[in-house]
Amino acid sequence: MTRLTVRPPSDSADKIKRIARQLFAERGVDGVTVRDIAEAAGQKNHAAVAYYFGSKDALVRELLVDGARLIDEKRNALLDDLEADPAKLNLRSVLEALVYSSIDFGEPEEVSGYNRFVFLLDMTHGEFFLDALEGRWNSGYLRCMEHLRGLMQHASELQKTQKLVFLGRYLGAVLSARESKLEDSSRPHPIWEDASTLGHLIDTMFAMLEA
Amino acid sequence: MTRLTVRPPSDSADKIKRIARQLFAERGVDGVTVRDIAEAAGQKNHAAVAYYFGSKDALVRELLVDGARLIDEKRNALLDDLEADPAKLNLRSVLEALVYSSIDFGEPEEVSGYNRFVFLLDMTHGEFFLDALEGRWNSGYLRCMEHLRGLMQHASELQKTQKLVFLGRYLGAVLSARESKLEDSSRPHPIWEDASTLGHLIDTMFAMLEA
DNA sequence: ATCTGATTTATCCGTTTGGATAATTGACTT
DNA sequence: AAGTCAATTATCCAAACGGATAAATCAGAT
Repeated sequence: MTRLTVRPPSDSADKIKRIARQLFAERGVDGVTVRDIAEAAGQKNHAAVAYYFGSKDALVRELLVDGARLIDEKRNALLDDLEADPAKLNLRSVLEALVYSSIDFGEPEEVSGYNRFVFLLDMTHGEFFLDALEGRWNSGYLRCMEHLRGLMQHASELQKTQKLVFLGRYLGAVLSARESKLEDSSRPHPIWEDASTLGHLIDTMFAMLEA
Repeated sequence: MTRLTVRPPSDSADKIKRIARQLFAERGVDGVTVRDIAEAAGQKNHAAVAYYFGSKDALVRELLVDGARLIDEKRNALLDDLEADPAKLNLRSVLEALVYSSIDFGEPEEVSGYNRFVFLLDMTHGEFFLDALEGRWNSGYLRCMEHLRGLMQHASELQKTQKLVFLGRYLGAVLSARESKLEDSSRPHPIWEDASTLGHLIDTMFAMLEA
């Protein structure tokens, strides 16, 4: 009964996922057909998408939840660590948890394009987006927001909300931009490859909240 | 030969434009069909789009250029004014020119949804976007960038470029978010309706460049 | 060698898409 | 009342769409 060689979760299914995420990130969900995906994945027709995922919608949903779960687990783990030692808990450390959980995944190609894919999906299909997450895979994000709210000084609740909304949009937009540049391997992108860029991003977010 | 009543540039054509811009802003160009547009505009079929604009692409292009021209003219005028009196020329005033030229148009509904429409179009159809502008309708934006680059202190050219790229993304994302909230009249949006919000946006951009 | 189950392939389907065209309507002039 | 021209409407079309299914292929176990 034991399965020694873990079922290779279908080489093709994984390839379809990776390529679909990439295409969705570049053109948006509505700009990519299942035929585009199958062709880019080396399939001779588009039946594989339905075979592995049931429908285009289901594929999108699976891609969304896959990445959201990874990020959310990482985010919650980082927050658990911060909360364990209250001395570590400050604006900057929470911002770092927020940002670093969205990037630098174990496998480099595992979720490439995810930030941009999610950002576009949220802008164009907000209802679908919320429904797919079901409030289950953004707990880490909400935890970060609560911490930030508590750590912000000299601001009314209204101002805090405003700043946090700005922060979320800023994060999504910059991570999207970074992603699209980094994955364009045709040219060097000294700005985005520079290690200090993420530090600058955190600095800016810090300034946004403290301002 | 004189035309006393200026040809009403077709009531219907204007209505189609306004509604198309709004729908494109909400769902992206690929998420809206010409039938959607015609129906929302009160037409009984979708022929009007081809009749007035030739094609869906041409409509998108016209919407893009219409707004870009308005913004660019405003932006250049503001910069002309600043350059006329060098004492006025500083980081904050250039940022204000950059931001305020993108909003508060004469007619309230004249270009509603434009920032979000443009932001999405740029993300999903970057090539089409650049081709449609042809480098003609973003001269004011480029002028702002040059001024900002000259006014930034304590930064290498690389860092300046990085900051300006971040700035552009931030501006697009925040203006998009503001727009989508303001135009959702179903609920009050104290954050975005607050007059100080744009001031906060400028403060944040200022902090991004000075940091 | 054969069987078995997973995968890939080749088609088919009904619907929707952007676009084209001919007929109709309506306002206005003469 | 008839003519004119812009605007609208009613259709038609080929292509592309997401989806479904039966046949062909493949790898591993027996």
